[in-house]
Amino acid sequence: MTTQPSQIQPTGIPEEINGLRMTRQRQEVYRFLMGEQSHPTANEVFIRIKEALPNVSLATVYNCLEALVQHKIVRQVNFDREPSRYCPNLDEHGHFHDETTGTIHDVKFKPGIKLTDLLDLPPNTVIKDIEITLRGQLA
Amino acid sequence: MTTQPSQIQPTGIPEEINGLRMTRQRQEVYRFLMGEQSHPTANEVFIRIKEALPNVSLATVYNCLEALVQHKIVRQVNFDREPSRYCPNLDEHGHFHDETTGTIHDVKFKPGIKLTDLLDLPPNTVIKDIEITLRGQLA
DNA sequence: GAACTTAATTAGAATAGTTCTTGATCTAAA
DNA sequence: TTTAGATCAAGAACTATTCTAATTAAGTTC
Ligand SMILES: [Mn+2]
Ligand SMILES: [Mn+2]
Ligand SMILES: [Zn+2]
Ligand SMILES: [Zn+2]
Repeated sequence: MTTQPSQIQPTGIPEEINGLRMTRQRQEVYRFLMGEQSHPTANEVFIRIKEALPNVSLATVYNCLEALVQHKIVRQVNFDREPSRYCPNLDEHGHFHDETTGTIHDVKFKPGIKLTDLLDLPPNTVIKDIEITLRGQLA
Repeated sequence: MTTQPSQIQPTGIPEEINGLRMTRQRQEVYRFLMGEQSHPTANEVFIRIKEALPNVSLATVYNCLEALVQHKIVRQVNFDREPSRYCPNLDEHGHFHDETTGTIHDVKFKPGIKLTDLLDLPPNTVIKDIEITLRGQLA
């Protein structure tokens, strides 16, 4: 009895997610993001996955991140004009930027809250995406 | 009987707002923004106030906008990685980005809504600023 | 008001995150 | 195995913004 070819790669990530073929570079980017709550930048991803893929380029990291974002595998998060950050949390959530430490924290909504119900939107508005960003201090 | 020196400038803007001396350049930037709902970019402000101040520089427009924002006279609004936009509406409000037309619209909250009450924030969190951005279509 | 001091403006160079270009390499299909 | 398309790597290019240095304007002191 022979074993079937596995769908799981050396990184522990399947061959394909949401219709996106998971190349080795995409696997490494995704695997790193999945283990991070810190919302790393492209450059931070680059530095980190070079450990596993010494020849990877920053352009490829950007390409991978763009592909992952477009296929809704991770999310891109922007704070003002700072470098984009990337978030593995696909649940609806906001982002709290702690000014004291510079850290970013996910913020859940209280149960049963529908953001759009609280907004004075014109009728027939189709909302495809909501983004909530908070700035402050964790006293 | 002689008239007293007026505190109002040729632009109709006072000499000082929120502790910021309103130079001619700042006046023109501010006056233009006050008459706009479109959330213009720095470059759009630049193009427009050149009509009144042909020698104004883009660097000055950026300087003016930064000063106005820091003194809470106007607000800076960012959408993803697009150029910053500027908003004269100081009331608490969000921004709806209509994907079809590319236009931006202010969105009020329904009366009596406190955003922070709806979020699952850790205790002792001091929120200094909230930003809400919506993307979608005006069907 | 002249001399002095500080703030603001200008033009252009510099910066930095991101995107683009091009040629090489990999993958999947035929 | 050939072919076609996708992906990758390296570096150039792009662009919104910031910085630098010189000039001008405004406010202050005599
Ligand atoms: Mn980071
Ligand atoms: Mn605009
Ligand atoms: Zn997040
Ligand atoms: Zn607004």
